[in-house]
Amino acid sequence: MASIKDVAKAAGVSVSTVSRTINDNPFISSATREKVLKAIKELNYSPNRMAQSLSNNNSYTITLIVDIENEKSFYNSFFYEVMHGIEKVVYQKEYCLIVSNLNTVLKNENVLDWLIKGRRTEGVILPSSIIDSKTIKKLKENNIPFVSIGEPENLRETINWVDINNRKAGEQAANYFIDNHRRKIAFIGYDDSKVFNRRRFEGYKLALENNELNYETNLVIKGGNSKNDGFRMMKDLLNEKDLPDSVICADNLMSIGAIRAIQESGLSIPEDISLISFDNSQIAEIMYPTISTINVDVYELGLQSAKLLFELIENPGKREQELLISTNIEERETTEQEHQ
Amino acid sequence: MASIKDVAKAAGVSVSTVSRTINDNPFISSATREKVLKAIKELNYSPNRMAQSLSNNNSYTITLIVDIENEKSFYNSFFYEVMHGIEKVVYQKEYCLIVSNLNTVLKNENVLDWLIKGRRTEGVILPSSIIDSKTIKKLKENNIPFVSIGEPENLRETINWVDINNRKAGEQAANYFIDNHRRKIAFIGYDDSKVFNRRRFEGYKLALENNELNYETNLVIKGGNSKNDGFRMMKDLLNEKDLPDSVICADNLMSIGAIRAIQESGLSIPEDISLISFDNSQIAEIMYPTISTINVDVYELGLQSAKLLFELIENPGKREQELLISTNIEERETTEQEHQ
DNA sequence: TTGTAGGCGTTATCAC
DNA sequence: GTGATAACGCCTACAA
Repeated sequence: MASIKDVAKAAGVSVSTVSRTINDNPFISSATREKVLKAIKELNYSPNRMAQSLSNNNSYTITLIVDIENEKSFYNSFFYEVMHGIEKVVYQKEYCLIVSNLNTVLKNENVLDWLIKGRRTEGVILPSSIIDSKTIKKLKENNIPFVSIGEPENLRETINWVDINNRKAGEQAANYFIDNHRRKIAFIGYDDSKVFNRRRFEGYKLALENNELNYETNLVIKGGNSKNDGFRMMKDLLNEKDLPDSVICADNLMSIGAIRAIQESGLSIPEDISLISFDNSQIAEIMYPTISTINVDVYELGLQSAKLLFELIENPGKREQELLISTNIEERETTEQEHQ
Repeated sequence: MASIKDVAKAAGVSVSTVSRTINDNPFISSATREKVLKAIKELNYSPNRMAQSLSNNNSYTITLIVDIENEKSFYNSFFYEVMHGIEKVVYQKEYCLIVSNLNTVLKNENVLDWLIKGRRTEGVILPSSIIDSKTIKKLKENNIPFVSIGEPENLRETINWVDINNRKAGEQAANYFIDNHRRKIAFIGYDDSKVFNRRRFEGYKLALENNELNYETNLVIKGGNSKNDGFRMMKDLLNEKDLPDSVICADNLMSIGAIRAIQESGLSIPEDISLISFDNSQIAEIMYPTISTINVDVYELGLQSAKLLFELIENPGKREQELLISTNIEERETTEQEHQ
């Protein structure tokens, strides 16, 4: 492998001159630049990133921490798309993206410590689910910029984070039904222990208020996000004396059980009951009927988080930011367009 | 940040002595080792990986190449699990895992070239879908060990790969039905342009032959893997005069449409027609009915590929290997246990 | 505009 | 056992 010395020799210049052309230093004559460029090409030279790292004290690397054991934090296609967005900007900056599992332990310390102490990372992106004050303290003490994907829960300290605009998403779902002359809009799977869920619910309530609709507590069902939870919650709803004409599912998996419950009761979707869920995962498209969703642009979420991270890297003293990605509605078979 | 010099000074020894203790060199007295260890602890010292990289000419990094644009290669949860397995091994070896998208282009070259030329990777794991002779040539010329995830298609050269034992999986599916006294076993979604699909079909045929069952061409339906493909293929099958009593779906998505077609025809699952698909994705569990599958241990696939890669790194001249991960059956609602 | 030389933090080769 | 010292490949004052 050719080194900078070989190039210098071949071009008949000094190593500093080669270094200058590599780094686009303007104080260099175009004649010598050409000579160097020619030599570089001939020797198929490329700077050794490890040497540059050492010299510049920059690992040119960003870390994405995943909480793999915890399916909830970065599950399946969600994670995939997020990573795709992150990857895009990281390599554009000529950095590398390293991925590691939060729970990995090596040399008696967790990966994050290990990466920081080994000076292997210039910044970290991590899901809000794993953020706690200890982790924050560590990152801050070591001057490692970081961005949370997802709004962090219960956090006194201000940090940088990017999330879906969940409140707006909840509002969007409710407004969609209202625009379509639905009046008894249920919200199932409410779980106030989760920020994103709470936000969606807030948006739902807000939309109702803005349209002078009564907020009916019996149309709000608390519960988890499994398909069985969805089934049970919908059953509960259908046992009430006055039925909803539309349902918002707080999360995507529960919608499958909810749909099943409606079908079993003999009611039809979307005529009797219209239904909307969140996330535009593959699942929404393969069900019978296909599920209308508030479409979450997860790629964009990843992209923006990485962009924010580089802003922090490039301008150290920057103020904390919160960034919300907007959503849009994707109409499928559980709703019907009937705007008049 | 403390460097090796600081430690040497604090311990009252030379840098070489510190280096020796770090690297567990046996030629060192336990007295001085203690001194050094103490200094290391006090200064919270950790070797700078970038400096080690330069000195040892080892990036301590493995690359996982993903073909993100092509959903088929590493889609969704499949990819997630594979990466999990890889990650496990890589960090155990105190390496880092970097992930990059095949299609990323920077400085007019693709990531792989960029990573190789920058000496940033010691080995590569990549999906068989992106393997061609040009890529292989490049990796071999640069002495970068690599492992393919998935059996490569149409390849003269021998390379290292790890895959699910798809032939065995197909055999398993068919044998399962045979053991349950099914005799008219259909195979839908056959697509001989894909290795994994072909292998599953081979296994299916093999099982029939071994049980002296007639192989009936009208029970084999060619087609793609969308839910609509599955629906159409099943419809075709149901239009035949003699119906199958069981169906093997060559891939997982098509099973959803196939089930739908059976339900619409008024036949019951699994009584009239029993059905098995592949991959144990989330999808199999959330459908009504839940889908029995030949369970693919994707985590293990990732784990083994990384292990193989490290074998290659540690023993350069090693012969090419092919590794098959075995599968097992996961019975859900589309089949019923009736072993007698 | 270019070249020389020292430094980044390690490891490895020699002496002692 | 231990300690100088060169080397890894690059960058960057500083000098010319």
